[in-house]
Amino acid sequence: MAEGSGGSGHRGEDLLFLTDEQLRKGIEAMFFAYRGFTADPDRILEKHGYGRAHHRAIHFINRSPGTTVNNLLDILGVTKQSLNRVLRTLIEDGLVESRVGTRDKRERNLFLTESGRAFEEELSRAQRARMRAAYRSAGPEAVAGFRKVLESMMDADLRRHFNKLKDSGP
Amino acid sequence: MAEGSGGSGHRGEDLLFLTDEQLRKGIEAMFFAYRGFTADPDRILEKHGYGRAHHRAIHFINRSPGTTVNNLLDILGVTKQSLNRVLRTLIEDGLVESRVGTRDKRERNLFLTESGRAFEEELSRAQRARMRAAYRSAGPEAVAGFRKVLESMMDADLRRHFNKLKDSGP
DNA sequence: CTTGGAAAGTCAACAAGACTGACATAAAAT
DNA sequence: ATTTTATGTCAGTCTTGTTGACTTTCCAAG
Repeated sequence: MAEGSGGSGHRGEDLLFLTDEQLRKGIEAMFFAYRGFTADPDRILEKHGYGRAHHRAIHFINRSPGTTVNNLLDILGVTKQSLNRVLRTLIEDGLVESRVGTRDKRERNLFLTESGRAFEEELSRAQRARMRAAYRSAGPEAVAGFRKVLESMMDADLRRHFNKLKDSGP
Repeated sequence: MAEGSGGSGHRGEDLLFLTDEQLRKGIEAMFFAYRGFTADPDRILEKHGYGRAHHRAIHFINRSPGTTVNNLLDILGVTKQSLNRVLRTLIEDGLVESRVGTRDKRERNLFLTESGRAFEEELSRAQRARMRAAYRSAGPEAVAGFRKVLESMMDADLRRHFNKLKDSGP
């Protein structure tokens, strides 16, 4: 099913997966899948007058409540001016709260407000629904492989951030 | 390795893969991996004064030589004004050739020139190298799962385009 | 305690790349 | 002859990114 040649099982001929054709198809799969991945949140964001940048900020603040601006800059990989514009509107609109740091008062700790959490949940629900459908139709073993390849594709510093988030749940 | 719990094999407890936590991690994996996915071409493009939009056009023209503007619009999901701006610079710079259609003279058939193909190869080589490394370290079975999940994640119309490209070899 | 530098925020200007809307041309279809 | 389709173009807007310059706050080292 996965590939055109040969049978379905086995693991023998490793190199068949590394032809330029195979790699190009993987590249295109990433491109088209990412479009699907962002489609649902994009629609919701537009209704509220926000963009993807707002979604990203909301997502990672929700994941790491109390995170600092600097940490967020690292994760998102944008300039502070760019992030600040997004953050300012979210704070003005009452979705994000910025508290002066307790240990270091230069830092700002970021939290979602009640309505921020509600909005995050709305966005996340849509995105999770698509992810769940994809996971379900592909099956658990495919999911493990999916995660494995994605992780290998990350830059080292991004993988660090990813792994820090990974097991941060209570 | 793939998940925190239990062993590596088996396929028993399907529903464990569908917790919100698992889904959120999949979402973050997509986000971080996509950044890695585009990082190398982005660097090359910048040196030449181009952007991702140029890469996308070049990629799909290379994949389907002689494709029409309308088909490209469908695949890329942008407006003709947006695509036209990109296409115009590529034609001016001699990377893309636009020939009047033979059957239907309203259409334009798009091709990469010699230098267009060279540039495509440079971009593709970098992106394939990362893909190859990821595939290699994840293993063939993971690759099959990766592709399966990505395909399920696409919108139906994008999947149609994806599959049309899939087996378009000469 | 003073000072150096880090963290954060702000202002201004700019560019890429998306969008809408309006309009032009050529050619196919009716 | 008229309409529709495919393409191209002009003008203006929006989001999201960029640089560069500057300020305020405040920890920490001299």
